[in-house]
Formats: sequence, structure tokens, C-alpha cells
Amino acid sequence: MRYPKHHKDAARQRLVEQTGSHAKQHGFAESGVAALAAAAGLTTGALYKHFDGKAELFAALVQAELARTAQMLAAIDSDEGTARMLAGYLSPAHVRHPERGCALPALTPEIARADDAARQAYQAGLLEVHAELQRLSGGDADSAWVLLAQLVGAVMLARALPEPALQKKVLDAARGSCAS
Amino acid sequence: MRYPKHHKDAARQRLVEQTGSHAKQHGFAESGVAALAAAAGLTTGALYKHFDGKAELFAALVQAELARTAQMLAAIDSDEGTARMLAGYLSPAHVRHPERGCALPALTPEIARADDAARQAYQAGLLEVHAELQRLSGGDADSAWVLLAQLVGAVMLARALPEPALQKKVLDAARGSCAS
Amino acid sequence: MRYPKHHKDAARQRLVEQTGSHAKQHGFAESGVAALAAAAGLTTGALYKHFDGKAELFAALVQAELARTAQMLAAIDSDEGTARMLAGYLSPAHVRHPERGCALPALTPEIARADDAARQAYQAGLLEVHAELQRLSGGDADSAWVLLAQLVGAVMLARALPEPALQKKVLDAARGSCAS
Amino acid sequence: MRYPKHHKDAARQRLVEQTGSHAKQHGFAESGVAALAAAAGLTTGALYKHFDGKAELFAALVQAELARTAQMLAAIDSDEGTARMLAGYLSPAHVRHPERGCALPALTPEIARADDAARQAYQAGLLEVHAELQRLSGGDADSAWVLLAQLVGAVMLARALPEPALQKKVLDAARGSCAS
DNA sequence: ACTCTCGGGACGTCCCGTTCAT
DNA sequence: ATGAACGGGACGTCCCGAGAGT
Repeated sequence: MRYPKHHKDAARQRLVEQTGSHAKQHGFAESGVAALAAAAGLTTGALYKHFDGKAELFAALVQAELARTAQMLAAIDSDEGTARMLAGYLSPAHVRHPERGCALPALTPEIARADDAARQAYQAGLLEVHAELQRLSGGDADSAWVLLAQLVGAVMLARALPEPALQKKVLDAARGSCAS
Repeated sequence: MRYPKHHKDAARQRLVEQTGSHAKQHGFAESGVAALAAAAGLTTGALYKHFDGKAELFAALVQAELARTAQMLAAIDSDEGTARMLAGYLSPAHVRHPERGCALPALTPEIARADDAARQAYQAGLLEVHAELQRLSGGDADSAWVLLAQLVGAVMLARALPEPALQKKVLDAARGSCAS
Repeated sequence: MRYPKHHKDAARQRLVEQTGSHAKQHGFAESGVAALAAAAGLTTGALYKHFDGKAELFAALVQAELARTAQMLAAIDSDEGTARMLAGYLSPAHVRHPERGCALPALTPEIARADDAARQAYQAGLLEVHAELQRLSGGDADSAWVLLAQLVGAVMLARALPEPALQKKVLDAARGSCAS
Repeated sequence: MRYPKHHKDAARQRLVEQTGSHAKQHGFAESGVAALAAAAGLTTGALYKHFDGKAELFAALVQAELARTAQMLAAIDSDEGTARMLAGYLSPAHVRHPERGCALPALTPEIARADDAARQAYQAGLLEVHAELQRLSGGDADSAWVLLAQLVGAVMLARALPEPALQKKVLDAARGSCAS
């Protein structure tokens, strides 16, 4: 092995992060491989050294995105932190910047239509996110699912609304419900 | 005008319904114009007689889909009916058959990336849906937004999960929360 | 046939002219299909509607270039015109602007390595050019070949020289020889 | 310095000769570094120990090729020798075997598009060739340039012709002109 | 000196959105 | 209303130039 293994791993990691941002902003199917690669500072040809095809990249990207979200939740260890997270998730900034935010409101419908690899990665990631959410909310499994659905649903609905004022109404309603 | 106006309107209406089904199942961007047209039983060229382009079709489709959902809600006039609607929305059948279901969990992220015409149609439709939901739930505006986010979020998350058992867990959790 | 035949013919003609300019300037093998297509205001995909591959484009381009040169010679009908042509061919401007000039000093070695289609087109074109040159020089076939070799050789040698003064020396020497 | 300098120089010299043959036959741009290296009996990596890159190899190769040609001319010291040289240059064998022949009819257009290093090497080499040719032809500078253009032009034109009979016609015409 | 690895990018097929002659 | 034709561009394979490690 001529190059140390971590070289390629690091490149793949960077790739998955940057292409994730691009996919969350523009949609994965709507993004060409060239655009995705360019988002990571590479060209088409180079990307295919790391992934066998667009589908495999999608699975890797879904896995990485949900892992990142779960990790962020895992780092929270206080009620205050939980409150800050909820406020951030349901903020106008999160609505305006899908590329820096959670993958769920941006990519879930595409995952639903994807192949099994992506959906398995999604399920594993979602279960981790759910577990962290349950820990933070201190409730049962069901209420954590409800909270998750509410968060993701509110952000997604808000993003499609053209008027910021109305976006805010949706977000605030969801925030009010979480607080209680 | 050789034909009464409603002739064309009726055709357009049928068109928009059939293409809507296809879009909800396969995604709008991922659907070719040929496939969308075929879903409505005609050919590419004919579709362009009704719409100026793919984008205009999308806006019309969003408008029609949300209007249909609002209409279905408007037809409900009893608590029993409301309960049946909620159960249906949060059912495995709805998860398995996006083509016959609500457009929101299937198309919202694409709408968020669409042009203004589609987003305006979406906002108008969503407000109608929200109003009906508020009427049916008998609560305030905020709780209706929360309910909507929860419904849409739960179905969307469930659809991307590969295991039906886990899908059911998410749906049941949301249903439990609505009942209370 | 939905489009009139001449549409496609006209497009092909334009293609062959513009890509010819690009090839004369940058070399054909060294030019990517994308760049060649772009030179004609098209994209890769569109170019492949007109030619089966890069090789076929090359043959068409060789044919068109030599035909254009022969046509220019055919339009000359006076000794004065002949003199002007010789002066133009052996001018610094012709050396500086291969893209607007004769294909022979720019592409002949690539043609020598090309497939048979290109070489046949070349031979046919070259014979026409030779015939016109013989007519204009009023000599025998042999002296027309010599004149042709001298013209092409001088321009080609000059183009590779970095110093304009030396280029001029080569061109002037050739011009002196032609005049006699 | 562990090894005397000329060791490396000798290796480089051999390298440049062998790669020169390959380039004259297949074109330099069209030749991959791997093929060029293989032509000299070594691998890609080894070649990069001798040259900083493909461009530097080209410059070295141009310099060596023209020096070799000048040297061959310099070794001629009789009218008979001159005549033999002209006959050889304008022979079918020279047309058929660019790899063993003069670099000018094969590589000049590529040199014209190359970087300054290659063009400077070319100019220096060409001036030497011109000087030798002037000495052998016993004429003035101008007629030596004309002779050079004629020789190079005739061989190059002939090489691209598919029919040997026609090639011969061009060569013979040029030879007739030189003799006089 | 060798070989494998890396990123760059060309090539050519395929399909998409749109238009136009029928 | 049809569907072929047109230009646009995505995809993925293949190969190139260069360099790193042995």
C-alpha cells in the first residue's frame, strides 16, 4: 500500500460532507455528479474512485448526515442544551439554510424512493437520532417519535412557504408545543 | 371559442390529477415529461398544449393536489369522521401508496426548491388545509399547525423506513398523540 | 420528415467550419469533443447527433477545409490575383492565425496518422488544390507539386519559430522563389 | 556525486532518442507518458526522474532530434553525398518510416503549439540544419530556406496520402526540382 | 527503477425538455 | 394530438499525467 490508508478515508469523509451540503440544498436527484463532485473540489472522474456510482454516494451521504445529527444530539447533556437545540432546529436560520442543517427535512422523500442500501443507512441513523431524542426529552419512545415527526415536519413545511412571516408562525407553533 | 371553456378545463383537471399521482410516487423532478404525460394517457406534445412547460405543470399540480386534500377535509363533519381521517392518514396503506395519498409528505422538499408560482400555490393550499384542520380539531391555529407538522412528518419518516414494523411504530406513536 | 432537410445540413456545415478553425489552432487530437462542439456553439451531446464519433468529424472537417481552400483558388482568374494569393499565403498574418488559414500546414501530420476516411478526403481535396495551383501557375503538374510543398512547408516551419524576424526570413525566401 | 555526470547524461540521451522515434510515429500529444517511457525500455516513474514533466521531455526531444539531423548533414562532404541525402529524404522509405526519419515533417505543427522551451530548442536546431543545407547546396541563405521548406513540405504532404503512387509523384516532383 | 494511487478530464451513450411538421 | 428531431447535459468508463512509497 503506497499511500497511507487514512489519505483516502479522509478524502472520502470530506467528499461525503461537502456533497451532503449540496444535496440538502439542491436535492440529490436534481444534482449532477459533476456538481456534487465540484462541491467537494473534485471532478467527476475522481469521485468515481471513491464511490461505485451515484447510488452508493447517496447511501454514504445519508449515513454520514444522520450520524452527524445523532452526534450533535449526543453531545448535549443539559436541559438548557436541549432547549437551545430545539430553538435552533425550529429557527428561521435552519429554514433558510438547508445546506447547513438536518438532512431529514430535505432528503427524506428521496430516501423513500432510493435503493435498499440508502434506506438501511437511513433506518440505522434514524434509530440513533430517535434514541438521543428520547434521552433528551426524558419521555417514552412514542413521544420521542412524535417529537421527531413534529420537528422535521415543521421545518419542511416552513421551507416551502414563500412568506417568512408564515414560516415563523409554523415554527413558533411547533416550538410552543415542544416546550410544554 | 369553438368549445365551451370547461371542456379544456376538465381535460386539464384530469391531466393534473393523473400526473399528480405519478409525481407523488416517483418524485416530480425524477419524472420525465414523457412519463408524466403517459400517466395521463397522452403524449409529450399534447401536454405542451395545456402547459407552457414542466414548471407550470408543477405549479398546477401542487395547486390541485392541495385543493383536493382541503376538499376531503372539508367534507368531514363529525368527530367520527375526523378520527377516521386521522387513522387513514397515519395508516400503513397511506405509507405504502403515496400515489393515492397526500402530496405534502411526498413533494414538499421539491416545492421548497421550486419557482415562485409553485410556492404561492402551495402556500394558498396549505392555508386552506390548515383552516380545515383547525375546524376539525377544534383548537387554536397553533395546535393545528402542530398537528399538520406531525401528520406530514410521521408519514414522510415512515415512508423512508425499510421495515414495516418500524413504520408502524412511528405511525402509531403519532396516532396516539393525536387522539389525546 | 418533420424538419426540412436543410436545417440539419446547415447545422452540419456550420459545425464543420467552426470546429475546423478550432482544430487548426489547437490541433485536432489535442482538442476535446466538448471544446470542438463549444467552438460551434453546441454541446457534446448535440455534436453526436451530426457525427458518429470524433473520427468521422475529423474526416468531414478535412474534406470541408480542403474544399474551401480549393474554392478560394478556383475564384482567382488573373496573374494579379495569383500574386496576391501567394503573398497572402506567405504572410506573417497567415503564420499568426492558423485558425483562419489553410489546413495543410496545421493538420497534415495528424491526417497522416488518421483513419482511411480522413486520408481519402485529404487525397481528393489535395488533388483539387493541386489542379487549381497548376492552372494558376501555368506550369506542369510537377512544378505545381513543388510549389505546394514549398508553400505549406514554409508556413509550417515559420509557425514553430519563436522569433517573428526569423519567421519573416523564411516566408520572404519562399516568396522570392515563387515570384521567379 | 556518486556517479560521473555523463552516466546520467548518457541515459538521458538514449531516452530522448527512443522517445523521439515513438513521438515521430504516433505524434507527441497523442502518445501517453507510459508509452513514451516504454519505448525507451522503462516505466513512467523512472522517466520522471529524468524530466520534470511531459513538456520538458518534449523540449529535450526536439533539441535532440534536430541536432541529430544537423549532425547527419554535417557528416556529408561531397556532392555525391548531398545527392544521396536528397534522394533519401525524398524517398518512399522516408515517407513510410517517420520513426526513423526527420522530425520536421512529423512534429513541426506540435512544436508550433508548444511552450517556449520547445520552440527555442527548435529554432536553434533549425538554424543549424539550415546552415548545413546552405553549405551543401552552395547557394545563398534564401535558397537554403526554400530547399528546406520544399523537402519538409513534400515529405509531409506525401505521408498523408493514402496511395503510394501519388506519394511517389509528389516526391519525384520535389526531387526533380532539387536536382536542377 | 517500479508500480500503484490519486485527481483530471475526454469520450460517447443515453435520456430529458421542448418544438415543429404532420 | 402525435412523435420524431433537436440541442442540452448527465452518467460512468477509461485513460492520462504526476507523484508517493517501496
